[in-house]
Amino acid sequence: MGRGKIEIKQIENATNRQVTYSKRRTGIMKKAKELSVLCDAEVLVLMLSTTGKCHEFCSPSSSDIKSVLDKYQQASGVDLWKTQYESMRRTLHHLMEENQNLRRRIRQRMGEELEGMEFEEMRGLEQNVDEALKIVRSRKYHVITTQTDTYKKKVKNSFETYQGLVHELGMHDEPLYGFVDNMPGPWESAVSFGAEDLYSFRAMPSQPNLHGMAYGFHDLRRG
Amino acid sequence: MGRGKIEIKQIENATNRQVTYSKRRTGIMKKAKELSVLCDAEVLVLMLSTTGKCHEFCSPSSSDIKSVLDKYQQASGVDLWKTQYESMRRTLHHLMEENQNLRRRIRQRMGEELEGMEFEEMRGLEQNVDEALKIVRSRKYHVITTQTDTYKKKVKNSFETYQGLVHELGMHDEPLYGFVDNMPGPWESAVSFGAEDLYSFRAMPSQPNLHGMAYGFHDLRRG
DNA sequence: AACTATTTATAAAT
DNA sequence: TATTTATAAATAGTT
Repeated sequence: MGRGKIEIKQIENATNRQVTYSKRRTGIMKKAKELSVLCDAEVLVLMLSTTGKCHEFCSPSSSDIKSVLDKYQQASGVDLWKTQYESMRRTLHHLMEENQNLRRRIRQRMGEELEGMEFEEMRGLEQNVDEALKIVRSRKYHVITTQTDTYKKKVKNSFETYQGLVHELGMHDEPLYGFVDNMPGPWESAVSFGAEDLYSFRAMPSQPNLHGMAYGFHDLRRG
Repeated sequence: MGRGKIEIKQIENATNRQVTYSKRRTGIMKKAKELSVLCDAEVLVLMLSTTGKCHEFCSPSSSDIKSVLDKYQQASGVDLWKTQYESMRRTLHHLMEENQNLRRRIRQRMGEELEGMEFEEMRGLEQNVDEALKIVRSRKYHVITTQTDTYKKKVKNSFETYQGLVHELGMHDEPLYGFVDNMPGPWESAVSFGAEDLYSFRAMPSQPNLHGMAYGFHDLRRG
């Protein structure tokens, strides 16, 4: 249909190709519209030119492209996104369940939600928490001693520096301060006292300690 | 183009409509194919008849419908599934992260992974685990006492039944068994002994106790 | 499904 | 890029 018959193969001349694309695109649009009206069919046409532009026709009877695609999937059995969606949904469900279980376990380790527990479970839990407490406690003491040692060393260094200065300045007779020997700091006895109050000697962080809060109850609600 | 011009409106006669649908459908297919070849364009045509049948054309240069739709989304900015997919992906990621944190908290409550912990966190953890242990322990004793009481009542009932039988059968002289009075069962002293060995008097379940295992280490790996 | 008169689409020219 | 026009192609109604 035209001044001459053309072979159906890619049009070499780019301008020509572009013109033909434009004309035939319009033609298909018209045909698609006519088909949808005449025969009450749902029609979707997508056209992507090599220049990256895209054009579409979607029958007005269809609410949108997605609904056409949904119906198409339904009718043809072709899977456009259902499988991936379903698999994700399953993973999500699994993760949420796991999350619930983990939260429940934490709550139980915190002494909550023990009502329905079997005696043997209870026993396992008690033993486990007991062991954990021992480990945590020993680890805490380890941290304390390390901290205390560091503190001691710092003090010792300071004292030596001080002594050096006293010596250098020839202040042999009347030292300004006794410094270490006169200051039985709390670090000497921290460990033997259980070190519960050692914290008061550390610099208090300016923000409330949120890490410590993590062992509270605030974020263990379901969900 | 035909013996007569037709108005573009739904064809009333069903047979006619069906015939026209078939003819024009073929026509559009051909046009779509020609367009894709002549102009090197990606073309997708979906047609759904009222009878539920569907027909499609997809340019051979496109690997499949999905890829055309992907490109279409890309080029047009229309969102067919990206939003929903993305939102799911985010939820998934969030849940996985949360899961990691929960697992870490459990590990920490079990005395693992304490290396990087601040002293104050450590202190919070110790106190919390300590409190939890007290609660669990008291709850365990509560379960034990309840169980013991139930046991006692059962024994008492049995004994009364036995006495009733002895009386009924006239066996006043030589009771077969002393039953309760001669059996100082472990349940009498279970609580005061700390009840650590009460379990040995319960029927052992035939399967290894997996509930108790839940407080072990086996499923806390990352993932 | 095949035919064919006619309409419609469009290739090439402008 | 849009319009024109000669011609090819599509198809409505018929068989």
